[in-house]
Amino acid sequence: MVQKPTPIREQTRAVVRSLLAQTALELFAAKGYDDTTVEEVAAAAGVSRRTLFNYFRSKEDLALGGISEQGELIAARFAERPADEDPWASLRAAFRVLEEIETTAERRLEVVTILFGNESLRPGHAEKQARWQDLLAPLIEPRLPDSGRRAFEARAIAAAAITCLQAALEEWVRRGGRVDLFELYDTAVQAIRRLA
Amino acid sequence: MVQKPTPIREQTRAVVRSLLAQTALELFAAKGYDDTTVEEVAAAAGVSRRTLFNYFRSKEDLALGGISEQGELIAARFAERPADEDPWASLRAAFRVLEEIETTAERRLEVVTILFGNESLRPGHAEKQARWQDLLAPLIEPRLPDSGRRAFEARAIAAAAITCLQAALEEWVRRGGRVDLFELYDTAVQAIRRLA
DNA sequence: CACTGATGTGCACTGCGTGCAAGTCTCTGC
DNA sequence: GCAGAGACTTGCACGCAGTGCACATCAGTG
Repeated sequence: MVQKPTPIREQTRAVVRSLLAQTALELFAAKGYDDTTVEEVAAAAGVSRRTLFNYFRSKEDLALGGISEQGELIAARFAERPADEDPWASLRAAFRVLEEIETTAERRLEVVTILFGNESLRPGHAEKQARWQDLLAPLIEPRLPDSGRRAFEARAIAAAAITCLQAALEEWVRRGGRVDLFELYDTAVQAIRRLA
Repeated sequence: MVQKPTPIREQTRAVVRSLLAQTALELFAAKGYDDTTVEEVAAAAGVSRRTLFNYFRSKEDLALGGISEQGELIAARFAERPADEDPWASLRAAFRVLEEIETTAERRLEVVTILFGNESLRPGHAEKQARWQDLLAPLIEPRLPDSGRRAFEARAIAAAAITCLQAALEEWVRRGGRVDLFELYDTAVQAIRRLA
């Protein structure tokens, strides 16, 4: 019988992973992303550098990994939406899961600021964007009218929506979190969809 | 008097830079981006590794640098468009400069395939996307109705248009260049702007 | 022809990421 | 309860990207 593949192992593994991500964020916040070495993060968390790389593929992954599973959350929420809802409405609703993640407002601002304020992390965002796109596009596709290019259109819509969210997040950080994120998102979506 | 800052110097510099980019592309095409070291490119071009880094900031820059000035071309073309034209129409027209760049069709496909087919270069595309956004947004802004958020809206539009172009390019590569790029672009734009 | 400044180049160094070969710990079957 | 299979940790040694520095070299100037 193979019930739980092993509780303890996986449990500690999750804990360590979480600890590492936590420690990393603190150091990044204190010293900046570029001026923090992986070595330091590992030391601060009490593991070896090599071990850290057993948990995270890269330094970027270390920074963004904590929020990497958000893509799945969004996709899951999207899938729950009624099948005849407008894709854009579903996307907006799906993105809202980001607000439901348990954390304080200041902490969220802090994290997002680190993640978006740093030049070196843009690659990571691109990576994330691509993954989200891959997750969402297949869900959007069946909602579009048959056109022979639905798959491509679905990708475009997913990409555009994510881009709007990205733009909204950047602006949100720029304004120190003093505006409602989804108000910005709506502004962005309206701006691109409004015919001149 | 400081007329021409020096013809010869800058001339050779441009030649060497071009040669390096060329050599790099050939090697990337032959061995793949990840399996080609900067060392090899430098050697093949007959310069030292260190010198290569005097011409290009990074390996990525080496791959994408050849097309990095495209952003300025696009922005310049956009600026030439009539001020009362719909931003989306201007953007489309501006993007068309990409077709005017002198090169054979196969060569273009080859280059774009290398550049878009490789995972490791996504960061570079993100970089490019960001730069184009910074160039285009300020030009779009004055064309929008006053709303108190024009700057943000302009960024969103620029980002979305670039995203559509990106999506179109990816699809274009996926189909082996056998479709018209701007037909794909139009499909993408229509897909995101069409109200349900 | 000597001078200045820009460029080419070697060298050493930091940091990321990986393969390998121990050693250590956890669960399993006996 | 114990021995062995298998996973996790860790150190070590690489390779590669990118940078700072010092020295050599070469184009252009008076």
